[in-house]
Amino acid sequence: MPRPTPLCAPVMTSRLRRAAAEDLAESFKALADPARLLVLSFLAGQRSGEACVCHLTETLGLSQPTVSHHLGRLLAAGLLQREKRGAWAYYRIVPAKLEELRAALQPREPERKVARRRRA
Amino acid sequence: MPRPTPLCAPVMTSRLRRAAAEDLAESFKALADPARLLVLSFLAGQRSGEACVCHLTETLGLSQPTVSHHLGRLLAAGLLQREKRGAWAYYRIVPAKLEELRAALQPREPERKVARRRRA
DNA sequence: GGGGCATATCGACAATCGTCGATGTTGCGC
DNA sequence: GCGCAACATCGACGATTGTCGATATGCCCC
Repeated sequence: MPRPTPLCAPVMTSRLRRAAAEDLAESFKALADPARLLVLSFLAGQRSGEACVCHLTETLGLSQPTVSHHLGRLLAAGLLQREKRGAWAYYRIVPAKLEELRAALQPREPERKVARRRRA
Repeated sequence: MPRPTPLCAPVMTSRLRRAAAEDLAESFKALADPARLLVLSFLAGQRSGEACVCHLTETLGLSQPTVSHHLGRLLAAGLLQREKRGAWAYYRIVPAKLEELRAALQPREPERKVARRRRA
């Protein structure tokens, strides 16, 4: 249907562009799961800043494939980085990415180009 | 399954509790959609700080029921508030909720109860 | 009070997601 | 090389989600 131009007063157009919104949504999707939030919290709480998968399966009480899946999603979102050392895989938070998301929630930044996306 | 206590060194336990993680995840789920991010961006860009549904259907290029659905989700998440004036429904952002999510992404707060205190 | 507009709700559908067991891959120690 | 441990990938399943058209509700105005 034409969606026939409503009668209330006109308003300004959106700031965030559609493509940027999709990128951002992709990032927030990575955060939108309790298990993944626990992963981040757990990693943030490590003195070393890192942990390997086996610790996380313990903490989360989920199967190893499931944990691996969640880590993969966080990795794909750029929220984690992985370093393989021997048989183990150590994950750590990418602070810049978290900061980027925090910034997106900031109220009322003056007027800026859409934050350029770090490649995916 | 036994998940037989892995062999790498033990680590501290998670900070974020499971229930809290589920609540947080619920909030982030509300953000994890491009249409809803556009809604927030649009509202944040309004001088009046508010807009009615008809403006949003225009901006988003989605059907009215779909927009209503998204607004309902943001409302349920506490990210928006609704004020009905006559036939129209005006939505506006709840800044405190956004701030709460921003705070959740903060790196390494020392160790505290959720700091509330927020100047206007 | 009847007609029309703004919005919400309902029912349905395809797509995505979280989860698991089974299986593949890689590195270490013997 | 063998066996095992850590991790990733695959395939499948039920649950949730985004979207729509159709319909219901509420409000204003003539």
